[in-house]
Amino acid sequence: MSRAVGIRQVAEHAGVSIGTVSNAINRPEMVSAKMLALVQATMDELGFVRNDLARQVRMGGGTTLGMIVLNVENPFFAALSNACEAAAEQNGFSVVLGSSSQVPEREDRYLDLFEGQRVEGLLVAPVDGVTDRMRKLHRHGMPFVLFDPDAAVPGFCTVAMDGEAGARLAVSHLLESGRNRLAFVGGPLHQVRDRWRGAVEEVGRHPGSTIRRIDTIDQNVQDGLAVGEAILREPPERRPDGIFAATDLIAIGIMQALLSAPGVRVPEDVALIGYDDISQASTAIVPLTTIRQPTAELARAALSLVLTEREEGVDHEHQHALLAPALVRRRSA
Amino acid sequence: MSRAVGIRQVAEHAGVSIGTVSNAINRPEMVSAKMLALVQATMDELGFVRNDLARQVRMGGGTTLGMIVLNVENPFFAALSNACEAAAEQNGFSVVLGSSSQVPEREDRYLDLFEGQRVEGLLVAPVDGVTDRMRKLHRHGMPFVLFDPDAAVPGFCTVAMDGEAGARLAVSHLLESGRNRLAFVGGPLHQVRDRWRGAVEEVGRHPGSTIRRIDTIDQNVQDGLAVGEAILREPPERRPDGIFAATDLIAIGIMQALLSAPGVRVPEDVALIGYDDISQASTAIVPLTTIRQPTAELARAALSLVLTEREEGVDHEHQHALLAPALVRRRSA
DNA sequence: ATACTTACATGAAACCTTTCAAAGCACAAG
DNA sequence: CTTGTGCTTTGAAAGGTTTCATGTAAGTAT
Repeated sequence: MSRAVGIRQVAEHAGVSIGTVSNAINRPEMVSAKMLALVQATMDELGFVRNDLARQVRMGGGTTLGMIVLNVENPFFAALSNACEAAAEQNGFSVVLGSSSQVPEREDRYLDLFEGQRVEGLLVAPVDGVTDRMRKLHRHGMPFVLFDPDAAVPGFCTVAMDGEAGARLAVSHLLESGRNRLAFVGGPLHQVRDRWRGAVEEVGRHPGSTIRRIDTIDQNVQDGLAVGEAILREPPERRPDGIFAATDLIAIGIMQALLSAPGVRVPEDVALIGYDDISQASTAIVPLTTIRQPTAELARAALSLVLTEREEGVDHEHQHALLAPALVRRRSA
Repeated sequence: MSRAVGIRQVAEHAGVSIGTVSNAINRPEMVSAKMLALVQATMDELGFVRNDLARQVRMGGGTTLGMIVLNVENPFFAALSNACEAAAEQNGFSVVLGSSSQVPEREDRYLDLFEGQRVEGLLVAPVDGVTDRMRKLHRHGMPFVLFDPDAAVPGFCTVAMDGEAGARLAVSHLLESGRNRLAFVGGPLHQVRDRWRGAVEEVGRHPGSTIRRIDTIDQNVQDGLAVGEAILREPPERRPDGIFAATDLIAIGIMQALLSAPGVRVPEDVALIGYDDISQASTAIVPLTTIRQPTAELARAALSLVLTEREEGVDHEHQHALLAPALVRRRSA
């Protein structure tokens, strides 16, 4: 059972001191050529790999960031986490990923895990806003960046798309194409409030047009399906003629429901516009017009903020990065 | 700067010994009621959280598993990693996720990271088969489970769908619906060899039917698009009348390309069948007939194997779990 | 009052590193 | 032969935890 080959085993086997082995690893220039060779030979003879945990305990401060997303299975977050991983790699950090699945308890579990693990910072898309747990963590010095569409979170750095601007783009596109009975569908409200706000604002600029909100509990295809079916049950003259969905997945669900009814056409009868530009959007039954979120830029901004906060510590001035969205015109609106 | 509050600070502040604090945390029954209360009060006054790294250094053996998938953005792997995380949670473990993006160097990087981190075991979908790096790691005692469709990997536990059976299901479905000029599209070959084998085998059972293979370099919508366009460039009488794609994403790409050409219908002119049953499959332009991979069962099997290997150690007899796939009939075939 | 349990608290060792002051050594200069 | 100098190597401490053999005090039996 040769398990547990540590720096000590290497030292013994090579007949040198522990300190020398450590130096050979971390400051090769401080060690004579033949020692270095000897130690290195011994190391890979024994198959030594440094125990990064112990190292971190000693040195304090590692190289790992924690990230909590709402749902890995949501393509937007898959893309975002991937982008963060790439951005972190460029800065010499790693990202470990957790998926809260929109469950506050799972979110808490990951916060605990990451805190115990002493990660260097946290990137989180909060299920339901900033919790006391997070505030405490942050106050105790944990660098923290929120992916929160609501930039007003006080005391935290946030990174987000400018959801209001995105919503305005979407809604004005609908209005300009002659729609005037709009519906906004999305939820939970907290996560989409800015989109809703922007939509309302834009509608306000166009007298004679109306918008109503239809809430969903999550943001996937199933929720959209349910909403679509509900809309179909309304008398045709009451149905919206333009729908802005807070998420592409929701939009796709709505589309599927609508198209399953005979005689309902998209976009002729109902124009539909989504949000995120996930890859599915372009391959939907009717290619989906949507608002693009530039995940790579989001990721870069988030990493830059979290690392800055790590450097500058408590006296850090919190920033709110708001990235500009873009309208992607396809067929559905 | 109250940073770094450890068990020692708690002990001092409460006026007890370090050992007592540790006992209060880990064996509360060995500590008198009032001590326990005192210590706990002190702990959350100071905001103490145990340093799991140090704990692991001392105790040896943590509670974290590493997982490397080919691409988080691929919905199948998103679902699989999610399922693994859930399964791990039930066994009191956590999973940290890495995405190799099919790049061997990134795969290696994660292997190194996880080894240094002393994870308790590894779940990996290998980019290009078992590498020396993996073999060495495994030989040094790292529990290892491969998500590899090729069950013949010697010396390793593997978990996979029975790709041959899945392919037979798919192909026989195509043949029974009257198609006989089939094409298999997928790649890299290593990752889909079993599907290809099963397809060939089934075709062999039906005299008069043929199948050819079209290789792709990756497994996403783009690859499918390219193949679809290539097929459209062939004269109609040479085109396949049934296509079995190694992946839903590829199938969706092909579908999109085919349907963009006027007069080509799915499934009337070309029947199309995918593999994985990702959520996108049901929301495609023509809902996609596909082979379902039961990710939850895959995950459970993988976890059970990796934990078993962890318990039983070197003398462990390696198992190959092969799960049965199912045909999901929708509209495309 | 003495001896013997019980129940709890303690301090030190251990885990695997890194770091740092001190020691060793060879060799040139005085 | 001593002293100084520069370069390597060493041993021990430290980092935050767990564990274990002792120590202590109170409680019980005689």
